[in-house]
Amino acid sequence: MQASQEPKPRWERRKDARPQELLAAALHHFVERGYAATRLEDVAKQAGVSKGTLYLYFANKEELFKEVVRVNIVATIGQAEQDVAAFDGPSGELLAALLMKWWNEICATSLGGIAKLMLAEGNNFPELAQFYNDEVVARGSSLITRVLERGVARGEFRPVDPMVMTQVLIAPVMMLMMWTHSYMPTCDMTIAPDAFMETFITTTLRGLSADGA
Amino acid sequence: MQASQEPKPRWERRKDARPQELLAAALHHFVERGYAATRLEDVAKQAGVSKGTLYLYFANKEELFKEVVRVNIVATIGQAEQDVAAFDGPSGELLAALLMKWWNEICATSLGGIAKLMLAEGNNFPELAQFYNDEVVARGSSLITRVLERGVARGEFRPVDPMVMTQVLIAPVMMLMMWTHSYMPTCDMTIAPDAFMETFITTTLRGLSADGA
Amino acid sequence: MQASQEPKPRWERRKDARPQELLAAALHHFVERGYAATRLEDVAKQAGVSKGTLYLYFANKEELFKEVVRVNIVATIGQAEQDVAAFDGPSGELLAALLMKWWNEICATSLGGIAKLMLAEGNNFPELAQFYNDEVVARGSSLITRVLERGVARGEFRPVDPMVMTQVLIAPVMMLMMWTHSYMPTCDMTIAPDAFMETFITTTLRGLSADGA
Amino acid sequence: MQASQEPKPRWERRKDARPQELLAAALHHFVERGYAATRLEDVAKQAGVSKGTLYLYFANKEELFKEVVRVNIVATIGQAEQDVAAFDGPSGELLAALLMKWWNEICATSLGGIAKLMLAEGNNFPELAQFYNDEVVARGSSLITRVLERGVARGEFRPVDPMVMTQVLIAPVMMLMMWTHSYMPTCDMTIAPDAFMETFITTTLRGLSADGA
DNA sequence: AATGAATGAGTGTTCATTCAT
DNA sequence: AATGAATGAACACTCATTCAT
Repeated sequence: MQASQEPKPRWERRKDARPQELLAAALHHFVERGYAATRLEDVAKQAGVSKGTLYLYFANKEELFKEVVRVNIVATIGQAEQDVAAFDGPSGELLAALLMKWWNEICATSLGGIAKLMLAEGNNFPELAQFYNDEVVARGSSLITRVLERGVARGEFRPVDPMVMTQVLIAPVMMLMMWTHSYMPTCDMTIAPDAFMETFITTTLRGLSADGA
Repeated sequence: MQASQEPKPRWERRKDARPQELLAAALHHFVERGYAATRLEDVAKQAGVSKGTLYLYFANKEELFKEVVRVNIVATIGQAEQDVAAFDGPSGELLAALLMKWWNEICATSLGGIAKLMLAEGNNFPELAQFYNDEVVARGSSLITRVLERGVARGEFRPVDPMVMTQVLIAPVMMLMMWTHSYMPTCDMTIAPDAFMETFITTTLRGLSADGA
Repeated sequence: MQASQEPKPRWERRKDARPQELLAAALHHFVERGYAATRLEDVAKQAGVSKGTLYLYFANKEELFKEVVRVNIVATIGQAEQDVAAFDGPSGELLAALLMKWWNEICATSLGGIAKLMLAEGNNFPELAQFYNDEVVARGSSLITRVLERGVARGEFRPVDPMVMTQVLIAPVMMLMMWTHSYMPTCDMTIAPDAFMETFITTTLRGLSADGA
Repeated sequence: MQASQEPKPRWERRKDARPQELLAAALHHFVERGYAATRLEDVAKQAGVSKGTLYLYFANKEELFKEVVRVNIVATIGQAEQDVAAFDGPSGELLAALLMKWWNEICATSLGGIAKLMLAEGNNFPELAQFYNDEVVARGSSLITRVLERGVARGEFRPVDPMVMTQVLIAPVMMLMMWTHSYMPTCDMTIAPDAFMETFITTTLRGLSADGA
């Protein structure tokens, strides 16, 4: 990782880059090994620093994890919330964009591993589960729900129960993500996520449309 | 939990019951907390024996887990294989029965937690993952695949790619199981598994049928 | 400590003796080094066991310390309480016996180091301080106070304020203990504790006696 | 805290004040938490500088502590030595003044916490103990001893053993200090230090005086 | 002179596994 | 067959000290 002709100092001063590097390393290990099994020493090592350094930036493992979530996922949700608020076109387009954004920016990237991890280990770390639920699940769900309500209100969508429909929309994407991010039991299973998403969204929008087309 | 077919004298029961009690306790904890976080001491305690006794029956944690899988899941698959081999009626009926059995006997019971666990922690325990893949995933998948091939061969099903169709059949059930067995982020989500399964199977069989009915 | 001609087993089963040995070792180290500076590994090593074994008997460092206090000091106080309740003679004798017992069984032994330790580190470990205050200081003080009240009530002692007098009685013994148990600043200071105690008690009893003799 | 005698231009003050500020902060923390538990980072923060800066002025924790002792305690002793040497009046007056100075300037101030700390942690830091013994205990004791010898030589005091009497004089003051500076087990104990000192000194001088008055 | 980022040895605690009884 | 005492490697977190800037 370091090509070092010139003798290396005991450490490099890179104050500004450190947190990002640590967060990236942490994300990598959390996704790779899960929360409990991630060793902070490994995170530090991958970021090129010592264990102690990590604690200069994050109070403890839990805070490190929360920050990973905040920086990567919560930020994306916040941005999506603004996009939704600012959007002016048809609700179907908005919903499709929202789901694709979710897939592309979170589920399809290594961030999907975070969601998997919460599903898997949430029970063992209730405080983390609470945090994730409040900051990610609740906000994300309600964002979709609001879009559905908007569509119904504007007469673009059939009059569906927005809460239930939200679940129906979330489920397939979550499963696709699980397939993608897990020790793939059926390793041969060559799922094509893009095709999946495209089919899913097309079908859903047709099913939702007010004119039943 | 399992009533042995042949009745035994009361005084002999206890001895033979030990492994089962341990396996039941192990299943409970594995499902509740995950593989890594399960403490063998807790398993032993719940089975009413000492930690050391556990090692009289199982070489180590990994073997204990494998045995849990073997006794509960693999056995069910083996039985299903025989059922399939013995079955003489229409393939649609067979497929429906197979999927419902999978759901009812595995996914809907605490055994579903094992599948979730493998998805979640498989990466950290490659040997376990390998075992699970060979004994459960591969055998289970191929069983479905064979039924599909049978249906196609007998002209009951459309000519689909059996491997791909197998995935398509597995995915929804897996997801339904994930919903059921996880720290449910959206706790309010009141999914009705039976309705889900019924709809899923009906739809699928219609989609598969050769006469397009 | 172990003369071992015969090959030693990896460990010796000595269930019943273990806790005492550990408590003795713990007392030794706590007195020698203080609470914070005592390493549990050293305690275990001195007791001839591994670090993990210590945790079979005591939940953590704090509980280990509390148990040291309970077994050694609290027990002595309880016994003294019974002695006081059972005593039938003159209050002066009772008071003298009580103070000498305190000195001989606690202050003059290594247990005195515990009192020193609490004085020194109590601020840093509030929970420990609370415990020590409740179990030792409060009970010990009130025991002396009760004896004073008894003497006053029976007309044997001058009418003194029992609470204040309790402090006056405690102070010199505590200081003597501090001298004895500390890095003796004035190493040359050859204090003779027995003479000190004798003079102290004689003087105090004369000062307390109702007839002013 | 210490006003340097010679007034300095404002802009130069700051620079010279650094060490004093650090020493003041160090004193505060050492007294509050003890030697081992004092974190240099906290000391630096309270002095308004960074951890690194502390090391510009003091080689390490130990030297910092020594300097605290030197500046505050040793200096006071040196001054007392000069006072004693210069004093021309009756020895009883001198002794009383010396003890009151000790009480007022050291024991009654936060410096008393240093003495407590040495008593408590001296064993764990032998080099510090040695230093404290040489610089403080030995010099302080011998100062009192010399005054006693002076009194005896001038026929003002009874012919007492000066070394022993020194201990007798030191003990009550030390204990009073311990009461004052410790996690006070008997919190209700309302000792009045001034009354204590006054009684103690009066009594002692009467007991020392050659004419037995 | 001052900074503060970086280090790494050290400690309390947990838990799968062993083995004498 | 059963026990449960004992082990020791492993990991989160702390803090005195260093040093490039």
